[in-house]
Amino acid sequence: MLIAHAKTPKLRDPERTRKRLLQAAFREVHRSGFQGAGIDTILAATNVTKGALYYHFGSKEVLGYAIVDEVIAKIVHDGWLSPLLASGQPIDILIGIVRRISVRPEDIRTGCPLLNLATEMSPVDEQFRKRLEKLFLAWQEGVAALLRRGQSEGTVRRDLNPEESASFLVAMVEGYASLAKNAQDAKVWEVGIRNIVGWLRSLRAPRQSPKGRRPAAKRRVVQLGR
Amino acid sequence: MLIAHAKTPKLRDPERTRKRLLQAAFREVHRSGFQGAGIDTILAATNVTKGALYYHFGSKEVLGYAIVDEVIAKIVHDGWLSPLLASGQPIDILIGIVRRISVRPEDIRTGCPLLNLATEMSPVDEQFRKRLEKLFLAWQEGVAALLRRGQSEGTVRRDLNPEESASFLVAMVEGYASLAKNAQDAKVWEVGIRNIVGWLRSLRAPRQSPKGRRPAAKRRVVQLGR
DNA sequence: ATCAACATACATACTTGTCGGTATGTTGAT
DNA sequence: ATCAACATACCGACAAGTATGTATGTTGAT
Repeated sequence: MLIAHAKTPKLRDPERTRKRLLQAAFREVHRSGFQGAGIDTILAATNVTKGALYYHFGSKEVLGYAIVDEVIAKIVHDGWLSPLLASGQPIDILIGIVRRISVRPEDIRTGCPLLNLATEMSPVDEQFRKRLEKLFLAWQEGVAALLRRGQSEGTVRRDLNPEESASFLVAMVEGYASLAKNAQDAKVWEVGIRNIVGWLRSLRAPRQSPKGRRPAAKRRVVQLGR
Repeated sequence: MLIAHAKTPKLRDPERTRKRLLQAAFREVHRSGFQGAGIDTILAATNVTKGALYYHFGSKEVLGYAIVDEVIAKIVHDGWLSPLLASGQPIDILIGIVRRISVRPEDIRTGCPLLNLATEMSPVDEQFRKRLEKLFLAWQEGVAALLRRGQSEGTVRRDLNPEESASFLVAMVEGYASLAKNAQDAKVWEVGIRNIVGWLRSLRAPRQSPKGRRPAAKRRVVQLGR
């Protein structure tokens, strides 16, 4: 009786079926887009019947919202928000995160689920938009907070706006992801990573001269505006 | 008989109806995505009947391909390729182009048609992907060519790779467009433009000292790679 | 010039299939 | 026994596509 009861996949396990449905739905939506996704495809992939699906999710839209709130939110959290809290130099952390992004052809091909859904559904369904916007903002704010920490610790240039730099990073990541996805070429993405990493390095505070706190005036290489 | 015969909209004008269909189809696809676009919506918007549409376009896909090849290609051409050929300093030209991109809420909301279609259709329809890829490459190559001109004229840093910088620019433009679209906020886009312009300025070759051709070693602020 | 013959450019009505959704029955758990 | 958690069968809507008819142009022979 050591393993027994946890192993048997129980004939009735609502939470499990719900998760399985969510996961399969996410994959299908990720592949075909929300509008192109078929309920029947999800059912076939999971061996669940329509009655079961509509017991757990009231409609296709509700299912879609759950995908955003649970599956995609978790991806953002595990891929960014959580790693952002690691200890170490902020810039190194960011570089590590960017480098760790998958380069698997399959992932390149399908692209970023957050961006995909946003591109497709934001102009068409306000409910989707709000939920996706929440994730974008959390992502951006997480990066900004890390940059602020770096500034206060002296490892990140003070002449940059953390929020703007954060959204700049997000824009670059998503932009390159889009190019790579369309090109279906991991090389495009790898070049993108190199360039993003290079940009991240330029955010480092210049070596502090042994004496004299303030190294120089504003260099405004990174911070721009007119 | 000065104006007469050119003015009457002729009962039969196949080229005109074709163009009108294309234009309406583009709008509808731009709004709802290709999969979400309805043939009937296009017909309603243009007062053309189904028979007429299917006379000009063999299927919905063919119509979609024509949108890419004609409408979107023209947008890329008029908005980038053509302006890129203007005379003047390359960096100034690029800044001018970026600044001239529409900030109308409607345009922000719907986003870049090229990116929209690519995000939705590239993983799903190879025909679409190839055509969109062609446009992305033309765009990128146009920018790269301009940067090369700048390098040979001495106004653009020589320590950068024109192709990589060009795709960097494209990625930033599309990335910010995506963020702004999802936020439905022109401010996001304006901040993006400021940052992009700032980056473009950093591509300028450093002021040449009156004597001594080579100003210094490599600064590697822009060109990155490890 | 005229008119038959043909091709082009549509219009209308219908078919077909798909897909989201539902009504209702059944079974397993407590 | 009762209710949650499914299973099955079915429906209605809609949308792409087609079959077929018709009006408008064009062409070529006489």
